[in-house]
Amino acid sequence: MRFSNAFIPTVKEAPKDATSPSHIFLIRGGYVRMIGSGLYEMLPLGFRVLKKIMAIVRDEMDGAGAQEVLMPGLLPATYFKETGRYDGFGDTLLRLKDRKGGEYHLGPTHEEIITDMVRREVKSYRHLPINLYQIQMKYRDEPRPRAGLLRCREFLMKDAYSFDTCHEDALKSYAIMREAYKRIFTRLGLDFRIVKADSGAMGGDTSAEFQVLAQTGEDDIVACHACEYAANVEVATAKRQDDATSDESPGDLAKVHTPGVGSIEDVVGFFQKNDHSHIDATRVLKSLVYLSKSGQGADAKEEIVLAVVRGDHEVNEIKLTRALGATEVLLANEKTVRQATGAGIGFAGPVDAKVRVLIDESAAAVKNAATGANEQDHHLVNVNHGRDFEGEVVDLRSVTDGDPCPNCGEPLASFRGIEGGHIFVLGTHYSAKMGAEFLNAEGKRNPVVMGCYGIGVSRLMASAIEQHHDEGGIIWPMAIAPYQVIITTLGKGKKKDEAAEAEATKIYEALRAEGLEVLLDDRKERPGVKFKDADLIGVPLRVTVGGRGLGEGVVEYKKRGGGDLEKIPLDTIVARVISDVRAELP
RNA sequence: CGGGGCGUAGCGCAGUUUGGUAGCGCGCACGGUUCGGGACCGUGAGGUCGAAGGUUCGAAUCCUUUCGCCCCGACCA
Repeated sequence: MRFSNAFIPTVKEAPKDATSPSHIFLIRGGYVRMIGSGLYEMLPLGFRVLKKIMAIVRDEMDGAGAQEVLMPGLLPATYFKETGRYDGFGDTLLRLKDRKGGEYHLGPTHEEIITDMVRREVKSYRHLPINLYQIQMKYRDEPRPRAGLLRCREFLMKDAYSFDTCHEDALKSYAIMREAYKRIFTRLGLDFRIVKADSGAMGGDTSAEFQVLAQTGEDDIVACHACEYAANVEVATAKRQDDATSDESPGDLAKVHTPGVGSIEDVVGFFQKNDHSHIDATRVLKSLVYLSKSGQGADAKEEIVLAVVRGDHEVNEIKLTRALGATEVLLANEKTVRQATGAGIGFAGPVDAKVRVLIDESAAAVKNAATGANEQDHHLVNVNHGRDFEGEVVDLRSVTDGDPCPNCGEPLASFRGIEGGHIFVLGTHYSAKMGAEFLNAEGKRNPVVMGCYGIGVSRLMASAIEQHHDEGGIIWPMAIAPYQVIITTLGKGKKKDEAAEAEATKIYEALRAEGLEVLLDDRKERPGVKFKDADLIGVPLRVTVGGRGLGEGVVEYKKRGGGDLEKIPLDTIVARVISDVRAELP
């Protein structure tokens, strides 16, 4: 492509509402434009990148035995009504009516539609397994679109669905997808982790997220450097810490007057100064009063509960919610705390608590702990779980940087991640509800066992930039760069240098003849403008053809991601570029 | 949905407090001088000041309503 004929509207200043690197550079580099909250146009450069990501995804999906289909994006409401998701999706579902008043919605995902397709056509175990996928726009009325392509209301997604005769085979399909995803993310040039995640309300018991590591990610994850363990903090666990006090024998329970001492910090400070210098945060039981809500509408219920973790730990509200089987939990206000404990905030404790008590495993292991006395300005010391109070022992704490890996005990490191893919074993959740059944070898009807596998294609485009950029712009991995090479011609200012132009065109044609994707910057612009644009757009390789080099019979060659400026003789530059491009394309 | 902020030329902004009929930088067009990391000078085009209603002799500015966008949080099969 000749830049002079291209539609690549680069800009010096991004709109003020662009904040994350990918958003800023996608706009500045002329890749995308926003036309509404969470709605983006793909300009030529942006669409080239998107097509490259799609090509890799298709290649690996096809290679893994999946077949591509295309379902409508506009869906009759009946299918989602079958599974309850027409209402269950809530405001996220974009609903609309046709001219006859018929109910429709835009597809946020396609489990129901694909399940319907399969139930109509697949009748026998002989037809299974199958794996069908599509790449299409998905629509979700996000409460808050953000960060450009990272969270949109319309976004490009690859969604695949596997159908097997039994759970065991479904796990095989899942494993095949897991491997395919690893290859996809690797080929895309992304630094990623496969992490354990919350399966959500979809009833899957096996799932994993493919998290692209990036500062701007919305998800907190932890990963072990020594073993394979990695998990979203929503579900991450740490090895139980119970060694410190395990060989102590229980002391006598005693009440201590602790005026105005509420926070863990204050409690530890107070005891350190008042004859209990052995008490640090790990020995304090932090007790938080929560309001647990469950059920909906007329069935809605509220319960006050006490969540107990070690003083140096934090309560993970997702774990607490799950342990309670609640829909949500809210930290109680002062009034509720008084009602539940008889004291102000800061003096709650599990001993003689009048509400349901849940205690974290590590907290339960602490011997001779200090904790609130459920009495204003008092704490208890030498508190022991089992002797002084009861409570359901569960995993309640949030795992943080440095906590021991649950597998090997090595310290976990924390990262921010962008969820680029998510794979689930769904089981028979949809097939049972929708009657997607097959006859097995004995002639008996069984629901098909499903799995689903998503990749946020447009999100990955932004994720790649989050991971690969510098102050000047994007640094594309070769595999998804809109062009592999940019040839920058330097004329005499805005006047063209005929000789440079001719040499550049020769190189351009030679590279194109080899199938390379080349952008020839033949614009009548000053050198600075061309260099800045080349960096911004992020083309991996740059060949500079100018009078200065041509005098010595060389062109200049630079890799966007780093490396020195090299002078390459005119007669070898083509071979060099071809070899470098191919070296980076697995 | 709670909290905060913003809508003035394609982009970034000033002007709003104290009403007097809209300006700067970039970009764009033309001319000239420059010419290897976003040049300089000159000339010019481009805006119903988000929208509607009201107050006023007069509204970007004051009042009311409304729409849109961003950020933090909640939420996110």
